[in-house]
Amino acid sequence: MDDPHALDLELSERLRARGQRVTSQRLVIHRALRARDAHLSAEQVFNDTRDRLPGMSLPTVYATLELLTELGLAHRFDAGTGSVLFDGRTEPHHHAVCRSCGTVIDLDAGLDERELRARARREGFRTDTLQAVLTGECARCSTR
Amino acid sequence: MDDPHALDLELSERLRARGQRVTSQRLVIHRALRARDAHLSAEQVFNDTRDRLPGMSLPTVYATLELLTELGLAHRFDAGTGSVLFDGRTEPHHHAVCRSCGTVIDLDAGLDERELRARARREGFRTDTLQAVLTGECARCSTR
DNA sequence: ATTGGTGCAAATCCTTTGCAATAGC
DNA sequence: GCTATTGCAAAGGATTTGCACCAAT
Repeated sequence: MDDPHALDLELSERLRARGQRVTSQRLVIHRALRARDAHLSAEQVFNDTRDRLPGMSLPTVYATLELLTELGLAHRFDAGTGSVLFDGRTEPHHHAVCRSCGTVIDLDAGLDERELRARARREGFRTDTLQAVLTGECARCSTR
Repeated sequence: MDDPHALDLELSERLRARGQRVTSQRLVIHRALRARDAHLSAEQVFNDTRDRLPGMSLPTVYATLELLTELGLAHRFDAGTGSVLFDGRTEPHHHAVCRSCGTVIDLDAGLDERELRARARREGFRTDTLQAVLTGECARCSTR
């Protein structure tokens, strides 16, 4: 899954399946996000991609990140650092966030408190609050 | 803990312990948040309190909510609805969020996926993503 | 040839900051 | 009286929107 070519194909197929266009902006942003394990803000994606694609714009970055999130190829997630972060890892996992500097690390573990804290500790984290958020659709909205 | 008088006392004691002042703004905002089980944005707290305390200002609401969070009398939490929410429930618990309308419900359960989903379902939620965020301080920041 | 996507500029929304006036200690 | 806290106005920063142009189908 680290091969850029395979990433491009995956995105292209999903776009065509929805009747949407394959553009160079979408391919480049998709690569920037998924080719390396990072948690990037829209601004960071913008900076990472404007070299490869001069004229890239921030609104396009936002639109594309939203699209990738819809397609399940990225996850949006708020670390309390002011801007929303996007994560290109598609396997389910959790996060630890440093309150002071905003550093985010991945926690590859199930939803087990002891294990999650142990993994964070192994990375040098002193943790306190643990918050789980379950996202979905409420009764009222799924009826409409 | 629903008695306003007891809430006032609790806040006053904690403020004095830190050498900070007990102001009417702080008392009113604290009540607005903790007297009822709700997940309120700064703006909502502002609207709820300006009746009781004319001249209340949004910057004061923000400052006070931050203070209450530091004191452990409130929890800040992002539901992806655009503005940060504050929760006056001090017992640890988790949340379910509706992607469409932003409704937030409390999940009074430990960190057990099956149980969390079951509780959300009981409230009419169809859930998908489950994300745990562990907050703390990274190695670098705790040394400085 | 169509029309979905893009880039630019400007608007919007949430939150924070600067500073003089006020109120708690 | 001293100084933290407040209210107001204005700034700041992230994200979205409107619209004319461009490029993928």
